[in-house]
Amino acid sequence: MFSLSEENYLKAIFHLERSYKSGVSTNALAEEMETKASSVTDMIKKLSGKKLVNYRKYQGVKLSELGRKTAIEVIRKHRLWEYFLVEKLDFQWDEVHDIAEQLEHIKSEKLISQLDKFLGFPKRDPHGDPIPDAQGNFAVSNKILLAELEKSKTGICVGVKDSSVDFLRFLDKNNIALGKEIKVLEKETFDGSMLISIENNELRISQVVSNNLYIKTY
Amino acid sequence: MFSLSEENYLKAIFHLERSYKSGVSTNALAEEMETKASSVTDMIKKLSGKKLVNYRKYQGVKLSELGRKTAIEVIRKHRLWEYFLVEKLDFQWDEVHDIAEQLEHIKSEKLISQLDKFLGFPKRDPHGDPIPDAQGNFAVSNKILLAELEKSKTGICVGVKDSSVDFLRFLDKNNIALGKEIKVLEKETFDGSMLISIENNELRISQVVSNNLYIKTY
DNA sequence: AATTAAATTTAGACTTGTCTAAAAATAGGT
DNA sequence: ACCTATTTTTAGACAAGTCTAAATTTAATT
Repeated sequence: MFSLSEENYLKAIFHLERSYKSGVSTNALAEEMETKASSVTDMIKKLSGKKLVNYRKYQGVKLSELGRKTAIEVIRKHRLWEYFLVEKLDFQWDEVHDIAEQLEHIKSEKLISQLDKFLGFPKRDPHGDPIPDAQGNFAVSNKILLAELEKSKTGICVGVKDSSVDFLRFLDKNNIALGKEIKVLEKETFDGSMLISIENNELRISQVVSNNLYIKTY
Repeated sequence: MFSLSEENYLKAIFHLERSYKSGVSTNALAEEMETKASSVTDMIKKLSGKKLVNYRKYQGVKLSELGRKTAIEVIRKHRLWEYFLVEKLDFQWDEVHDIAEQLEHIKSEKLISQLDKFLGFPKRDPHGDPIPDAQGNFAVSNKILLAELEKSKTGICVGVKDSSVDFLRFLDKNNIALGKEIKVLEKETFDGSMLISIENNELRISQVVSNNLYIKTY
């Protein structure tokens, strides 16, 4: 099987491919992995040697079919464990990421299939992201930033981009929490702020806030 | 915190200290860890530098207080995960060791305390071994080999030493299973075989069998 | 098309944990 | 007490994954 580092790189490439359609750049990957570009180049060569990515020097990387399959397996494990932590062990949705980051590398097919069954084959993790099934199929995420939601439209709060204590505290104070419904009443073009309604309250939030809050639409 | 390798060495030393009261020898540790004596010496030096073991050249190692505490934490995690796998994910007691071997290295105090609570603070793992509590206290194991059980005494089957498929199949065929009560009716000195009763059946087993079956006494 | 800036790759080094082969220390038998 | 066999340690090397610094390629600007 693949090493912990290899799996983490595959996962990062998978996530970055959404924004880098023509190939994930070395620098983007270095930033995502919190490492140096030179280390990324070394690892890309190894992944390429194992047929996990397609790579041409200076042209960025794309996952191969095998690489994509492997990345999805890791993501499946990550999200199932997050669901387990929140639903069974009473963790808060913002505490689970680092632990799932470790658990996702445990090697045992049976463990994951049994865990999936035990949890009742959940379709989404606590952040609203879809959980791939054993075949690697999963719903396309309809998660967007609140800032992208149009006027008069409604969505459900499913996650944060900035998970700093300050930001979470601000959300708490304003009664913005996971699972709550948010409707956009007004959008100001000059500063990007918006007026929203949440649980019968009206509230004006800045673009910084709406750019760091994920919502799910239908 | 400590590395995966370091934790595994501490665990191995902890287990070997039962038989090597005056210090665990380099060779014994090498065999347990399935590595070479020279690698063991290197690692012992590192553990010694971190104050996890007391070490004098050529004299073997003993765990320090910190080392013992750390080893017990790892063992606690291992046994809690084994319990989880059997009780919640429907694993068989003989399938869980390798997975628990990976899970025991996940770093999160809260994860383990929540898991412990979720499982109902179990006292023994599926093999009958005691699970240390959060303070590191645990019952002394009264697990012995069936071969060591005296005539007319009774015990409960809690594990196997040889876990080969052949042996497990033999046990199945003779209705010997985890949790069942076994009484020694006769012991033959000339070949070490014994006559036992299990669920109202009488059965003669060779010394090879009784030397590979663990039972718990009271 | 030439020059410069930015991105990427290479070269060489370091750490962790392992190995082999050789040297040193201990223990047992006489 | 000495010699030998065994155990343990040292020395030097290697693979994985990372780093810094330098070299190379690509992209952008004039």
